[in-house]
Amino acid sequence: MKTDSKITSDLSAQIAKEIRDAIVDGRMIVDERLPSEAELASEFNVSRPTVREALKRLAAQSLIRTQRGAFGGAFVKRLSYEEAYGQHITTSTLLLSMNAVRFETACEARYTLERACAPMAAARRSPDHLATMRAEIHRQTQPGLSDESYCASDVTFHRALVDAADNPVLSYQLAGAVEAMQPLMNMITFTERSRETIVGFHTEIADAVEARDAEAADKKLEALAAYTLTLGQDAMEKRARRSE
Amino acid sequence: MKTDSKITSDLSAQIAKEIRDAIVDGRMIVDERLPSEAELASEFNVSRPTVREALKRLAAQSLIRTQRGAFGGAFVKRLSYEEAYGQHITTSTLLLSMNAVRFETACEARYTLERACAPMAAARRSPDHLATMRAEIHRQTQPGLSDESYCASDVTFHRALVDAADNPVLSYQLAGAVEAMQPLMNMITFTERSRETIVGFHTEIADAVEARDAEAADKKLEALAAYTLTLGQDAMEKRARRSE
DNA sequence: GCGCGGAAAATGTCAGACAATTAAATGTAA
DNA sequence: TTACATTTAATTGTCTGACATTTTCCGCGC
Repeated sequence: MKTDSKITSDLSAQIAKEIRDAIVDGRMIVDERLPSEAELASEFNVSRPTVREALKRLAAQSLIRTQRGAFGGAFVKRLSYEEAYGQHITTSTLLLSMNAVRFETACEARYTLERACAPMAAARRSPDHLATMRAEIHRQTQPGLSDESYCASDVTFHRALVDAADNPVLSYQLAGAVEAMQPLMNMITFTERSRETIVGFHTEIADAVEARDAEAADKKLEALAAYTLTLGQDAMEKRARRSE
Repeated sequence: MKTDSKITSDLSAQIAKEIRDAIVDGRMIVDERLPSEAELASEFNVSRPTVREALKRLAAQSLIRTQRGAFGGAFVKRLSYEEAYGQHITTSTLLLSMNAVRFETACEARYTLERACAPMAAARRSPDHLATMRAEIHRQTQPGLSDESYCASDVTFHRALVDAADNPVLSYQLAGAVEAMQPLMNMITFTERSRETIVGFHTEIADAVEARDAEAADKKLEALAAYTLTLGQDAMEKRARRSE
């Protein structure tokens, strides 16, 4: 019963770390099978439940997948863009909601990144992306659209804009920035009037992208960013006054 | 023994999901205590090991922390920037290494995002950030510096540049892009000559940031991006020819 | 050759126990 | 009364052993 390292506690975390390191720096490759739980248990000199806890940690990070039955076991998993999106978005959302990030800070980060994509989006946009953007704009003009649906449509529009840049790594990195803003956006009660204004910006952005006019797209995004900022500040002000 | 939903398998994943949802959409707040493992077990009608596996999944995502002893238990954890960085970097690195992302794609994503920060970095840089950049440049000129140390210094330099924009959300989003490139960078065998050239770019970037010259900073970053791209393409070409 | 059934291997789940840790409650002495 | 030591209870960490379930493989009978 030797204490492997200084910190005596949490064996499952230590074991998870060892395996994670092996995966991250390439000592284990995709689809390679890990030893069975029983083998790992004897290898690390712990019980099977402890090993299982470690494996569940790795599964939570999408590093492994498990398969039951003979010749089943735990396998190093190929991390897909979709799962990476999901994790990134969860983390980003929580980071913003738990750390009292100012609306201005999040807004600036989001639009700074999005504007960086605009030129590439204008250059490379496909008819598909354009169609998605137009469809979402149309949805946003529907009367009686709930605030949640409106916000979701807004996210879809901006995701399409980012995806139009045709760089999956960029899309992945920006997914967090765009989606994590949604809860903050939801705090802003969109009036009919502000929706109308925003749809106007969206239309101008789509037009610019369709015309492959990088400069105009950037300019319109900048304007939308400025408008969003004022909306958010108004909402914050009202909220502050209400809570006094 | 009711099967809560359609998918009969993996109780611990279902339980983890329920708790995670409660945290993400605010039904549980930071530092709130979860029921004890025994209580959760009877609440979900499962055994304690199963509950523990679920809690370990959440711990792996830094959603909870646990504390032993009387009045201990599992608590909703405030997600710190540092932990979020760590998770983001791990995920980004794996995403790139496991999905055969082309060097050009990753490179473009990274420098696109970094260039978006440049104007803000130039406007807001503190003496601290500038000092870090200069120090890393100096380190990079040391003869006999190992490739690993050189790459690490490169990352530190670029992180300082991003941090100089003084927007923690932006820094968080870009951490993944910058750090995830390191393994790809390591694939490029830096010659003395290319190091020299890159240090030249770094110096010009630092100069521009010091002079608060946003345009120059962007231009120099663009040049560095182009140079990195050619280096990478050369390396890829050699690698391809060698494996024929 | 083909289907069928059992054996084997592995994960999923459970029950019960004990160890370790920690904060609160309690008791004790100055 | 106050300060300090001790007990106690609650809770997580870990282990053992067992059984259920799922899946593949292999051999058997036809």
